[in-house]
Amino acid sequence: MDKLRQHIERIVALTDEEFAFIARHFSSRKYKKHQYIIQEGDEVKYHYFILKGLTKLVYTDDTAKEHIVSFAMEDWWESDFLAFYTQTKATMALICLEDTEVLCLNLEDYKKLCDGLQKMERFILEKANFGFLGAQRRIISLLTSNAKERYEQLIKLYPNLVQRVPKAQLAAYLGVSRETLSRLNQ
Amino acid sequence: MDKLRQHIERIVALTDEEFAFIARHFSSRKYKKHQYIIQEGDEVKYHYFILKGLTKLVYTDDTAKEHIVSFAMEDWWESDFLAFYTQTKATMALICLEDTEVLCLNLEDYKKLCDGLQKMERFILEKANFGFLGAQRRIISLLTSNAKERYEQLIKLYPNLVQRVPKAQLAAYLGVSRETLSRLNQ
DNA sequence: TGATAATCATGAGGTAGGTCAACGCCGTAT
DNA sequence: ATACGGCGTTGACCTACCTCATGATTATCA
Repeated sequence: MDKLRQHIERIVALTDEEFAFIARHFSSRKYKKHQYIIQEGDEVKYHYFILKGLTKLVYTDDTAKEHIVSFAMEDWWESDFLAFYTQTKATMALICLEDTEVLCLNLEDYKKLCDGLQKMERFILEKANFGFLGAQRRIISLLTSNAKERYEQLIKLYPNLVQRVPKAQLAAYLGVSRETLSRLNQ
Repeated sequence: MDKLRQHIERIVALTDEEFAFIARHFSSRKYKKHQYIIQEGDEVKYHYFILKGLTKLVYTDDTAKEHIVSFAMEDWWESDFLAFYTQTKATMALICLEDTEVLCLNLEDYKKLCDGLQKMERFILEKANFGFLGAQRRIISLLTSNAKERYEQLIKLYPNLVQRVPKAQLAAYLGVSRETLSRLNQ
């Protein structure tokens, strides 16, 4: 839980009472490598804060090809956010690439936290804004750059992520085949 | 201004006093077709609410090729949000595709509105979340679909937008050449 | 009204990246 | 020790899309 507090306090300062109030809304869970946190078609009950580990958010197209919408690791928030936020069925799967520990926040508590503590709403807004900006950067990368450039941008932006993730998975994130990714360093 | 009130009240109800407080933070401006609202390298003073008209947010790559990061029309918010939010120089241009009227909100007032009226922060958070989800949908489209599929998805999602925007501009949004887009209907 | 610029379509040829298939190198479980 | 699955590489071939060039049609505006 201390990790969560530090994470929030990077954006808004908290009193002990405030953090106690926040902490009350989270539950914790552990998953093993290869386990599914969310499966396509599930109800998505939680937004997850990752304490430890590494996950991929996967969209599977109609030819059964897997596309990685995002990776998430320590201190990141992750979910099938559309399904979570609009209370619809998951269209993506959330899968562990390593053993993973998360804190879970359900939608009701997400709203209660926003209502009950303006600092928390501020924090969540800040996260939402930067989440949007990250997605926009990715769109620009996809629009403007070829496979090699996108790979280099990824290495620059998340050098430690690239260490931890198999190349085939990076390829599925970058939107290229693993063969193409493998040929880039020549 | 009435348009703004209706727009906000689709998400949170407001009293007259509350809306008066909100309205006080906005100024209004008009631009002609082809005019730049933001130029690359500018300071970005405002986040814009579009009352009327149509704009494109353009990223120009190092080969001088233009990529359209987003379109915005009536009731949409637009800016080079990274530059606005982090008070850095614009890396994108915001250009009118039609005569356009906007309401302008500077960063200081954006923060004051969040601080001064929790309803407004709620509203902005809701917008931020859906902005993120829209960007994520676009990423999935770029990762999973070919030119024709992406074009069809765009038509389905924003049929009226497609009417108003020249095909060459749609191509720059979809990430294909205008020639390719022109050949799709065969 | 005539000139100029957008807009759209189409042909020809080139290329980045996809697909399919084979192979080598681990790590780990039997 | 051996077998097997995950992971990465490489070759051969194919295709979706790009680029360059031309021309037709339609707005726009002096």
